[in-house]
Amino acid sequence: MATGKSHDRLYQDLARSLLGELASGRYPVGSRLPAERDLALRYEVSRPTVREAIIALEVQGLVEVKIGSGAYVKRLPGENDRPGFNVTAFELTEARLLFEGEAAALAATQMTDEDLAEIEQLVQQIAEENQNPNGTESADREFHLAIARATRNVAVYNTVAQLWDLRGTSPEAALLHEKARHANIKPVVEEHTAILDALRARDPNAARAAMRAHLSAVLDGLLFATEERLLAEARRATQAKRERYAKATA
Amino acid sequence: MATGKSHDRLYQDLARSLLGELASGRYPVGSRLPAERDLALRYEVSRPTVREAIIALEVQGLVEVKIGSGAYVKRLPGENDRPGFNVTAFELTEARLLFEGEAAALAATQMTDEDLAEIEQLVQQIAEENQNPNGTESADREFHLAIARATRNVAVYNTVAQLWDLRGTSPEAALLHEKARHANIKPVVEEHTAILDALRARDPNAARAAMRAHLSAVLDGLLFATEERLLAEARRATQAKRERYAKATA
DNA sequence: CAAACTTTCTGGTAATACCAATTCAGGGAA
DNA sequence: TTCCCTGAATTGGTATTACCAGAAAGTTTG
Repeated sequence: MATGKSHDRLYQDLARSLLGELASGRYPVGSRLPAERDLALRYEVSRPTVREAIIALEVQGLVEVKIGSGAYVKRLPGENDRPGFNVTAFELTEARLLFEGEAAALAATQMTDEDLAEIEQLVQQIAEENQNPNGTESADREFHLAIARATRNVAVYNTVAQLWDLRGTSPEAALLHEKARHANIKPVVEEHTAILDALRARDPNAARAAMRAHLSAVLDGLLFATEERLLAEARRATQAKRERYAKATA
Repeated sequence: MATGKSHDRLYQDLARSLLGELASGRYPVGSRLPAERDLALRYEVSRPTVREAIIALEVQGLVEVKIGSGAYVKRLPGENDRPGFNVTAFELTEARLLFEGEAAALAATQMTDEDLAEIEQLVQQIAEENQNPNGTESADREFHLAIARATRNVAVYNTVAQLWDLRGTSPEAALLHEKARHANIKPVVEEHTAILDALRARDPNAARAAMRAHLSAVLDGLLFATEERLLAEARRATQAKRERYAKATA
């Protein structure tokens, strides 16, 4: 059967169909899919093809196969596949403040002298970049990534890198960052230096504080740059949120 | 062949082997993998099994299969592109410890009574899930996501969700988690309750501490489950890393 | 020499058989 | 009755074999 047409990858068609079934809610999380032999009959394909389709779902973490029992729905598709679409610049920076603060703290305890030397050089480059207003901020990016790398944790590094790159996904956000960056160039160097000093001292708490202070300043810059562009509404909300957090933490 | 041991999922072993070959640089991007029939002979498995393994790689975007021609390397498993394939379970949990600790702290200051009610219910569900060893851990997942959602920060939520789902991308990591989970079911309920209490009190520092303690226990479970599977090498390294961090932070 | 044909790989699918783990109904024991 | 155990039925795991279709290389032919 199915010898007529020349689908390449019949299993993909089946996987897509099954994906649709999952999305339709017909098979809730935890429920069991029909047996391979049944699916083969129902979809008029061979059992190897069914197995291939199920494996495709399994690799994507959608189902879990238990020997002698069946294939069970583990997670529904369409949930959190793509990270962040309408992530605002504020939320992004807030997340960075939290996460990169911890990354800096961990890095302070794990970093080698080579890591430190690299970061020192990057601070130097950042200072040079800030000299001419038209310069890029690639050194800035490398600075944050180098710290994340010094944690010796790929998951941390990937997360930091992804959050940074998300800044550019929204034109508005990118513009906002650019504007904010021009507003306060001078402090930036000192902030980076403060982070570097804390890392040099291998002091995790100081590193966390310095990184948070830095990103907090970035947040301030965003808020400042916002008042002419967006609603003061979001601005007040963000401000209130920060204060609430600060008060409860103190 | 291979009738000796009772591997569930032979294809995963093969996929892992092939992944290793890719990482070793033996097959550069653009090169062609040996024919299915050759691989079957070389690895002493049947062709269907080879096909399944290649499909697993294909779904992950590592290879591209051309009919009548062969399977070509599309991307190497190592570095950039899609976040984290070779992220180890340890690194993943370490990152979660850092990030979700902060997420819990922020959530404690921002959450509404509705958020709290939802989380309370999820803790109940987790307790029920833990009753039967075969149950899923979907309530556990929802628990962590609900806290992340309560931060009112999409970037934080996406990050937490992504880190959770990454657990399933590596068959090894998933297996390790499963094993660790069976090892210590009892403490989990108390840990979740502790987090809930801290959130109830709107105490960010307590929430952070409770979440960290929870994930620290998860890390312990992973280390425990590892000693029979992998080298004690990685285990010692992780342990040393944690101690260094703990000492410097204290 | 170039175009067309032919052989030979290579992947795509089907069909079948048997093993192993799981499930569950049924029966025997406490 | 209740509990436990056994064994058949179910289900996934692999192996084999066979044949089709697309692609590539080799050969023949104009």
